[in-house]
Amino acid sequence: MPIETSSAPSPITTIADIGKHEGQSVTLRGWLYNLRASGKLLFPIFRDGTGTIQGIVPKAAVPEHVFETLKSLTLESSLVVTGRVRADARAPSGFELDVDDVTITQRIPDETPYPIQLKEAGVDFLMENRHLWIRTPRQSSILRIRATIMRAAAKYFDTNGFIRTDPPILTPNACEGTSELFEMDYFGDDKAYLTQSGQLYIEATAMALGRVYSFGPTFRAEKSKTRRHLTEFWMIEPEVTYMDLDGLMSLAEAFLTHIVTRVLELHTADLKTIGKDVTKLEAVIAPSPFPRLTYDEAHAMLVDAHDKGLIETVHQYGDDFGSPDETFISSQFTKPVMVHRYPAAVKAFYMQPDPQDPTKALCVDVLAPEGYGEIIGGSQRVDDYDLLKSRIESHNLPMAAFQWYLDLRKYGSVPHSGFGMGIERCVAWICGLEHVRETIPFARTLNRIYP
RNA sequence: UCCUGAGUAGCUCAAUGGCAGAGCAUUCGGCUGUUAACCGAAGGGUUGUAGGUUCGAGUCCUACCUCAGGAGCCA
Repeated sequence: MPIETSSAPSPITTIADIGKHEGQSVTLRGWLYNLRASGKLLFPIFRDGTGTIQGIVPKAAVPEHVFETLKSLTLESSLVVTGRVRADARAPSGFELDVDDVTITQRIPDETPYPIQLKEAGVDFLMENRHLWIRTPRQSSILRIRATIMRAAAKYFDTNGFIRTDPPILTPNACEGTSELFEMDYFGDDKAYLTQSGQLYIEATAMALGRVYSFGPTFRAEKSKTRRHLTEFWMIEPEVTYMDLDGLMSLAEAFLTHIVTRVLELHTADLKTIGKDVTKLEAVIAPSPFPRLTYDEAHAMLVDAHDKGLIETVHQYGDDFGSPDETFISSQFTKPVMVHRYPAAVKAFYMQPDPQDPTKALCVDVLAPEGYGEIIGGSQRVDDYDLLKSRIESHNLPMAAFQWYLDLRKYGSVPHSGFGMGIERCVAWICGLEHVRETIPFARTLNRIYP
């Protein structure tokens, strides 16, 4: 069977590149995606990971064994097919393959047909068969876009003077002291926890390198069961010295604009497969700034919306925004909206108070459009030793565990800011998905750790 | 943790307390332009589990299990 080289006279290519070979004979290596037959004419659809293409097999035009082999071939059997590329207006991709020869790599037996049909299926069944579900065009498109988003996100920082510094995944204590963490035994007496954020550590690397970011998996053991939550997800976090909240918001804006721009450049076909309206993404990168709302302004917007009967819940001033609140706020804009200066009481201990109003924190949540909610959370950090120490005390956090973190304020403290973006929520928003479980190859959720 | 909903063929779903059904998938047959192709036929069931009510339970009751998505919490 052909692996890297082939004895076949036709060059090996991919379906994505098939247009470059119009009129030529090529060899494709992949799987049988679907098969339609009309008497002495077969329409096999081939898939190779880069796309799909329909083959044409007239009984009179091919050797007997080629016709008979394909006629009874089971879906998702693997194969190597040779044929001539022909432009055809009837084909969705514009090209069809006049099949000359086929070699079966592995034929799926009739008794054990491929479990996933082309027709609709339920969530439970699909997730139970996630290792196979990812073969479908829609899931493949999502994973390709995910890869672009991750690459574009990292590249944005790489090309803007940031150094990637990876924080530990095993940590001795909670970062923010709030979230539920996955706990594990660490050589007997000690406990270790899976990280919920690398932020505290990259504050340290920022003091060493100036502009840094981290990019890796993050874990939350909270029993959240919604379309926005995973127990294991990927987060990219920049941290910058001598940057204030306004600078951080500008950074987040430029960062998101770059990511959306790259997706639009590279994935019009994938976005079409998924069914995403690209005009929604084009609106995001239109040349105007992202709206910025203070907490107070957002609160007023919610009160007004409730008065007009647009939302059911009544937002209490001083409370954090609930999911329905965020959904409403973001639905009022076509671009991501940045809500800043929340009450310090509902935010993390490490956030710098606003000098104009110390009851507010210099923090920002970026809410994605179309009701997708929070995709970025960030803040300017407390840079004063005594204030940070008193915050750790008032939040009942173990002082000993934070000695190294306090050292950052003891030895050459500087103003600094950073944010974290959840990759899966970003992918869900850009792709227009109902649930984050489709944005990662193998989602880990409250009730599922298989496959 | 709380609230709500759902479990029937491999998959998606029907079935007023009264014979367990359909489409797709699989197998067999037909069709030379099909687009989740279509047409004909066949095989395929411990109705999530355990009890209970009833002449009779997929259907009603109780408990449990599994899953879903909403709250809280968060990215």
